[in-house]
Amino acid sequence: MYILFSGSYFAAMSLKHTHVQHMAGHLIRRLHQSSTQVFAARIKAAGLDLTPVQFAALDAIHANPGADQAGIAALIAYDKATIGGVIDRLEAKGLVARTPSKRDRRAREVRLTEAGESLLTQAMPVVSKLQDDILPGLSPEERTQFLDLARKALGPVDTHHKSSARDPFCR
Amino acid sequence: MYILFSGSYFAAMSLKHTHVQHMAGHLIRRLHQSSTQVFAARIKAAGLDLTPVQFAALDAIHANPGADQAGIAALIAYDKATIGGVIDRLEAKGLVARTPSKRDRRAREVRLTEAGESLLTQAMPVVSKLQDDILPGLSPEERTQFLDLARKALGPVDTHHKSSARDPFCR
DNA sequence: CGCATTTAGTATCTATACTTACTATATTGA
DNA sequence: TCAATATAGTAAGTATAGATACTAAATGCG
Repeated sequence: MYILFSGSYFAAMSLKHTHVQHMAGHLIRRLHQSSTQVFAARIKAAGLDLTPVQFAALDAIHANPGADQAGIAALIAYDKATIGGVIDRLEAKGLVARTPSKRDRRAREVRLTEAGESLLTQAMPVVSKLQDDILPGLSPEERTQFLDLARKALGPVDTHHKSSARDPFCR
Repeated sequence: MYILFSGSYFAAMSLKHTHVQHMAGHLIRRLHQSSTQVFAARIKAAGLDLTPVQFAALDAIHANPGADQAGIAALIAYDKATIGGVIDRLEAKGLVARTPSKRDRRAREVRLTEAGESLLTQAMPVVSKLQDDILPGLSPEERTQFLDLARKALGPVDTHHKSSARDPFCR
């Protein structure tokens, strides 16, 4: 990436450190940046065209065919305004189909098309494989530790998974 | 947040968990999301108007007055296209000033205005204080552990950014 | 039943974030 | 020296990401 290989005069003259560089928010932003770049590179290398967010949406829709957009958004923690655009693009690519819900005339039920299922099947092993490359500076033990802490920091929605029968959204 | 307390039919019917929810990239995305939301809320509560990215840029420019945009970008790991827009907005708010460099006629040197220095002074304690609220589910020990792992994953917090393949600064 | 509230989804606006392409300038190396 | 290359910055295009406001439809409550 450009930003990583900058050779500007000031960079070469070694810029002074800032306060933000020690801060949690900044570290997390950089991790996110790195993670999306690894994803983009690996997906492209596999000959696929999919963003991290689109992949997450496909995965969620695959697991819950016929769910409405709000349900998918809640599952993967997207804003409802954002999910609309994401699904618009997936629909434009022919990966998902939306049908009006009979149960709720406001809602649109979302399902993967054949092409969507196929792409998800292709992408899943690629994405599973790249997870370890997202934190390349860490040993496997440290990586596990980091991810456990991340899950704990995020709260119960992500700490219990498909094995659990509990409803994470019950109020 | 909206997305966390959605009460849609499908959410109430307990959506099935997905593969992405276990994945490093997804966890990191959610941490980033949470972190920016905490920042926005606290800054707004303090009566200030500044995004996390704008704050980081102000801090970097404050520490390196007269640096060019590429230098600032390298320091806080922004894309050069992104930093242009960020500094455009800071300039529009009257927080920074750009002057053509005499050393390099391509470059534009960036400095904080009085208003920029003043705003940074006001914002710094607010931002320092909110760092602990970014990872509310963790104990102080766990938070320290998490941040140490994050720093390790990213490589040295330095102007010399992590670059596993090549070293652009050794010339 | 009727009305207030909530919810599903879209539209619009602002702000990252990165890619490709382009101009202008600087640097390098044969 | 001069041609190849690299860099500074901008521009245009795409894709998140969230705030706000709006329509339409569903729900809750008296």
